[in-house]
Amino acid sequence: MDEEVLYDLAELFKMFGDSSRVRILYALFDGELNVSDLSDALSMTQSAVSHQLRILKQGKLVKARREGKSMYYSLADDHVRIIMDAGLEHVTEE
Amino acid sequence: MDEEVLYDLAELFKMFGDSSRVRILYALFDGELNVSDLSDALSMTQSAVSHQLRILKQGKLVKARREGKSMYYSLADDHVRIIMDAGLEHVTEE
DNA sequence: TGAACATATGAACAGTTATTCATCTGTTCA
DNA sequence: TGAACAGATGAATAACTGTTCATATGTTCA
Repeated sequence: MDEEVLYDLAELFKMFGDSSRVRILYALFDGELNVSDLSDALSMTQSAVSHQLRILKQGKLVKARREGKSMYYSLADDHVRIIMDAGLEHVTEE
Repeated sequence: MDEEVLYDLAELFKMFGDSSRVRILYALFDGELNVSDLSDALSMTQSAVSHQLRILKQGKLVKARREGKSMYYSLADDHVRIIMDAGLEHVTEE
């Protein structure tokens, strides 16, 4: 196994290794949301949400689209769901 | 979704969010290894490996068994592999 | 028992990171 | 154009984390 792949893998999991980001991603499971929707839903400041969205976007886990003044964010692809589901199964197993 | 579950999920992914731990886990894919095997294979100090193994053990991702002076570590269950495979698919996709 | 080996662990340090605050950019609409 | 709204961003701070170093614990065997 290439060392670089394992490095990238750790970088990927780092994205999911913060509860704010996990909550954001989970909130996007049902579809796209804009920044203020997310702030409200998660009781986070607009700035904190925006900072985390930038990280998630850099990591290609979410994508953004502008609609007027708002930016709507959604999950970038199915992998996000697959990875989170794999983790959820571990966490919720009894 | 229970907030606590998402918190636990982030805690789980934190385990995978460090390249030393990911390398250790991947090294254990082929079967159990003791601490010095791991140190040698990964070019890490014994102490660093041991510290990370403690974290992985607390997170129930690895289990340990003593054999004489050595401690043999192995993956705790299939979820570890499943989660890493899910991540690897994302990372190695082109 | 005591030497040698394998691993664990605590303290300290350096590097990283999430949040907050203040401010800036971008968009709409009157 | 300018006010109002939505979001982005840089700097600062506090908290967290991985590694190293030194040392302790645990095991074997002569």
